[in-house]
Amino acid sequence: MTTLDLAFTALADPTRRRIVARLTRGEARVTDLAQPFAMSLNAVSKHLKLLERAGLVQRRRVGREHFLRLRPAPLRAVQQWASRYERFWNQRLDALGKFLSSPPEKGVDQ
Amino acid sequence: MTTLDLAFTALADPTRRRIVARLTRGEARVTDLAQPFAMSLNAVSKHLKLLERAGLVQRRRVGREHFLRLRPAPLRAVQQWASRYERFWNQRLDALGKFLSSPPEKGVDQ
DNA sequence: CATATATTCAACTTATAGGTTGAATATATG
DNA sequence: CATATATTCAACCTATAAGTTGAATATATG
Repeated sequence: MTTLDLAFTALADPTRRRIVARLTRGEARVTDLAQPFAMSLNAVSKHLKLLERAGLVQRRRVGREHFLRLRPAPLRAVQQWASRYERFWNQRLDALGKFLSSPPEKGVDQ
Repeated sequence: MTTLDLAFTALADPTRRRIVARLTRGEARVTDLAQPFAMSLNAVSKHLKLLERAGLVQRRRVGREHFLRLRPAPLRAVQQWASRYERFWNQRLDALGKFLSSPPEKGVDQ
């Protein structure tokens, strides 16, 4: 799986997006991250594994505690991938002709 | 499932991202979209259903042919969601203090 | 040392993604 | 009308996500 596959997969779940949002306030432990959710600690632990696999969080062990912090690179990759399509949501209907006559895309994605 | 859930889920698969890329060149039929892939037409038909469910493509039936075209709104939603984290990939290490002293996020995601 | 805390591991369930093959449906065309 | 084409539907398989519960592991603490 590519970086984008893993990042999109990880971000497809609202719990994981909330965890990402939470980590903008700084490092947190597994228990801290689990606290707002009505699910088991184990479930959150699994979510963290998917975020880790995608490179969205990094883990730092201190004794028995695991501190997670945000790693923004995959978020940037996602944002940049989506930005390619910016002209499609910016274009007016009267700009359609210009779009249709533009040269075809090459090597998009992968 | 929310718009973002559906969009991230749809974009997590490389086949579907290639289909999205292909549709920047304009409308295409199911058979046209399937042509580059080493999988059955049925498999591509299923991928299109997920893209449709996410609002990423729209279908227009003309006789027996189904023409698909790109609907960029969910891509914009994804780009805007990821853009919230822009300061995290822009920030230098020496700006860490500023980040830590900034007010906490409110109502992020959903 | 005994116990509490933080976290993961293992096993299990259910739902869904991603693919297949074969049949059905709808529309063109000779 | 008979046949070819475009697409979906249905049934099936396998892998994995998303959750659970219970046990194991590692580290603190009285």
